[in-house]
Amino acid sequence: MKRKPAKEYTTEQQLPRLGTSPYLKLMERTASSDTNLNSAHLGLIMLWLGDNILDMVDIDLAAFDITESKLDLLLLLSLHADQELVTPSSIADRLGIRRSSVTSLLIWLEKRNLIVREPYAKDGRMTHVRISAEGSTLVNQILPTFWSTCASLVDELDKEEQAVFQKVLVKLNASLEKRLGSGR
Amino acid sequence: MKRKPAKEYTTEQQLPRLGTSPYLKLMERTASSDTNLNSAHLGLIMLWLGDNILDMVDIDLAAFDITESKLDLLLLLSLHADQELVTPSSIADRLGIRRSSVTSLLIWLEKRNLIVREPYAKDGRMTHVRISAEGSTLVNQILPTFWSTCASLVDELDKEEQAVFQKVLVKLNASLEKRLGSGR
DNA sequence: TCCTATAGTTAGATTATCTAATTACATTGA
DNA sequence: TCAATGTAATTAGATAATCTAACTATAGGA
Repeated sequence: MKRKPAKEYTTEQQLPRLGTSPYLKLMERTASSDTNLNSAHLGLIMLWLGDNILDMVDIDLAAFDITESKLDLLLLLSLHADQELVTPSSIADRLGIRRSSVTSLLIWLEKRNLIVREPYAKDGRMTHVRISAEGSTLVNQILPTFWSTCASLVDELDKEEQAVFQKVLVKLNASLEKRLGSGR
Repeated sequence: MKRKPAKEYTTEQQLPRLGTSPYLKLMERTASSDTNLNSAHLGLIMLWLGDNILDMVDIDLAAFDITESKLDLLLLLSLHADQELVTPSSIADRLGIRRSSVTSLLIWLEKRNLIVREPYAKDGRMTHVRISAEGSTLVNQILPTFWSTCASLVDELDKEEQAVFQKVLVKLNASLEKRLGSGR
């Protein structure tokens, strides 16, 4: 009997792929009567899709040794490069995270010379944060791939589908940002 | 002068909201020439939307002291409750994570009696994992809220928009699952 | 000048991952 | 039959992204 090729990752036996339908059956059984099942189904797929998109982007960015949160912050700094004052606090506010979390990100980025922290003369408690030349260079290296990954997500939609889709997405995203109080 | 109400969270000064357009301008400047800008725009909004949806669901589940990953695993176990053998390896395979990561999740869930690990008689190396009665109860408590949150994500779309949207989402999700080699 | 608010950081925790090493059991083949 | 190899699960130890609470330094009002 021939030797099976060494399994590098996981086991032989697998769980069968169930697909979407058992989730829908479960939903029918367990949803409250005032929940619209079609909407819930749609929302569930969006949630799954969101997960998968995140994964795709993560994989892509891994090649540049950076994560989405960090790129996000670098982009934020890029787009506010003309501002006189960009503080950890205002970044935290915009990103919807705590100041201490921002500190952690900044430490990481500063260690790699991607950002610069400068004391703010007009108020000794504050620090101005800006993207460095190196940071800008890195962003410019990443972005072409990043945009192309974004585009690839919806490649297979035709023009018409894209048009409708876009309208819907913008609407949904706006309402979610409002509900969450976040947003760019 | 009247005292300002204590700021509980962050600072006074804020970064202006830039909206989408500076991102699009940046995209025009930095995208490779063979990237379709409309598609990239669409993909970018999907990425943002995905983030926001994740956040919504997380907030919702926090009330039950559980995270999406763990609910995911409990649902997986629920839907495979009839299977003779569900191992950490097969779970890892299905969730697309390492076995050791599954072990961590299982330890957490077992500590709270939400799952049970049983030695598998036919092969002493394996362990059968199943959801416990308590686990099922918890899932049944969570799901009504969960479905209603899912539904609320797309509430404001009208019937027609939902129909088109659904078609597109299913298509996109299928193709992403294929590209990632994941899927339910 | 003293009190209190604010900005930033540090300390210490949790969650979700990972890789590498370890333990125990199973299988194969000389 | 038993030694070598493979597989399943866990453990050990790391990293990333977040949190809360405590701390330091500065600012500014009464």
